Amino acid sequence: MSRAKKNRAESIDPQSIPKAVVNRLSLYLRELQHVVRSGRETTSSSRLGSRLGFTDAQVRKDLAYFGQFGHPGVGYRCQELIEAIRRILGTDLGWPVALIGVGNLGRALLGYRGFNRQGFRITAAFDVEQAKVGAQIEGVEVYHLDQLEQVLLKHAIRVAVITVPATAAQEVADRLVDCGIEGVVNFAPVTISLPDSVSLVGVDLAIELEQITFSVVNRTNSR
Amino acid sequence: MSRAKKNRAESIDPQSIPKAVVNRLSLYLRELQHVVRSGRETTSSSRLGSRLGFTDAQVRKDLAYFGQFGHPGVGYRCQELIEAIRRILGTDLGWPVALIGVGNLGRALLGYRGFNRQGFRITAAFDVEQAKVGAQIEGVEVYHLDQLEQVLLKHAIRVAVITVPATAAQEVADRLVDCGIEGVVNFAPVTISLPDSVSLVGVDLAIELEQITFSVVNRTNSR
DNA sequence: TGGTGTGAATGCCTTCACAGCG
DNA sequence: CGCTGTGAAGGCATTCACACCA
Repeated sequence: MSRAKKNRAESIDPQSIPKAVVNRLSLYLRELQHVVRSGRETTSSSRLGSRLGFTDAQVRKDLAYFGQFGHPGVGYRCQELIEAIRRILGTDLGWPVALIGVGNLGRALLGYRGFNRQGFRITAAFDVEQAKVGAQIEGVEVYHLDQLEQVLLKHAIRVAVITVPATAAQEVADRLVDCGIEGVVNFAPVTISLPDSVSLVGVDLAIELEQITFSVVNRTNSR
Repeated sequence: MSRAKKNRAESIDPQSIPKAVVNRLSLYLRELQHVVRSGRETTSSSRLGSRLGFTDAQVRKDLAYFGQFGHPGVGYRCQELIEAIRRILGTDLGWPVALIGVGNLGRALLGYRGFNRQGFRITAAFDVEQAKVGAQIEGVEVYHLDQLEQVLLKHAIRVAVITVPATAAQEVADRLVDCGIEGVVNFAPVTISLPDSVSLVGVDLAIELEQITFSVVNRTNSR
């Protein structure tokens, strides 16, 4: 099926893989796609690393968690490694995604091209405002939140993106869990708690800016 | 000036503080604000920690990098700690922010309330499309990218948010650096390189989803 | 020569455990 | 008694260094 080199060992316990490694895997994938677009067919751990700010050893160690993908003396064949990483991340499967909360940010995500490119497709949107229900935005139907369970089942949706106001986020999350959701990306600026059988990633736009101001303020103005 | 307890030591080298600690600091801040809104005046390291998924020791250690904020037998007084963290992050200063790229995502961020609440204000937006230049969106003036230097200087803007397409991101970043920018949050799905005198945080919406699918696919369906 | 994969060493972050204080 | 601040211990992730391969 695939021409991966020695695939004998899918045997490592996936639970034991550091979160940071998985994050870097996504960065490798993005960078590999960039390399392909720029016309190169192979790259190396040191090239990849220096582009992303990691050591070459780090890159090799990360990939070694999942198998043997490199070719000594050559490096990594981009297309081959891209396919491998997409299989590892699961994005080769194509994921229908639900979006809850059709406000400014929700609408922006509905129009975001990057999702499709990486194997995601927002398949249904939800809101509680009747004025929005029934509309099509960027080709995606907007349902009332009460239709959540029905629509998730119909489209076999397993992951959701939350873009509702902070005050509503926990309640929405609970309803998603009741409907059997398996993973959530939360853009509401509040901590939500879920059973740990459900995967959760939080993105807070203000927090990203805070990380910047901290390092700007605390930069030693040498150099 | 402030009633922080023993503030003798701002003496720790800020460079030596782990990135992860600063990240959690932002989470503590957000949670403390939540606690205040819910009517409580104090909280404790264990309460904070369990809400956010950290141990109590972790919370205390993190805060100890920056000083002594707690009250034995009582815990942390929310308002006091909020102010301390905002000073540490620098967000007590109020930051004018530039936004480059008035597309879907850019527009959404222009309307995002959360920034103001945390001490940021998008003060100027930029684009290269003449149709957008001159408009006011959410009360923010849209300038042509060629006016970048002039406007940044005028408003004393030191940090910027990039929401342009991936193909334009590096060039925009370079221009920002030329104008003396000190920090950048990059929402374009591509790695950009900057002199390391400039702080950089990247946010890739598709990558967040990839983290979710990985853990969903690799969940051991026990429990 | 140019590059991978990987045990061993290093270093950093987290957790433990407890003294000390209100 | 409750809870903080912190040295010491522990564990985990990164880096080093080298055998091996094309």
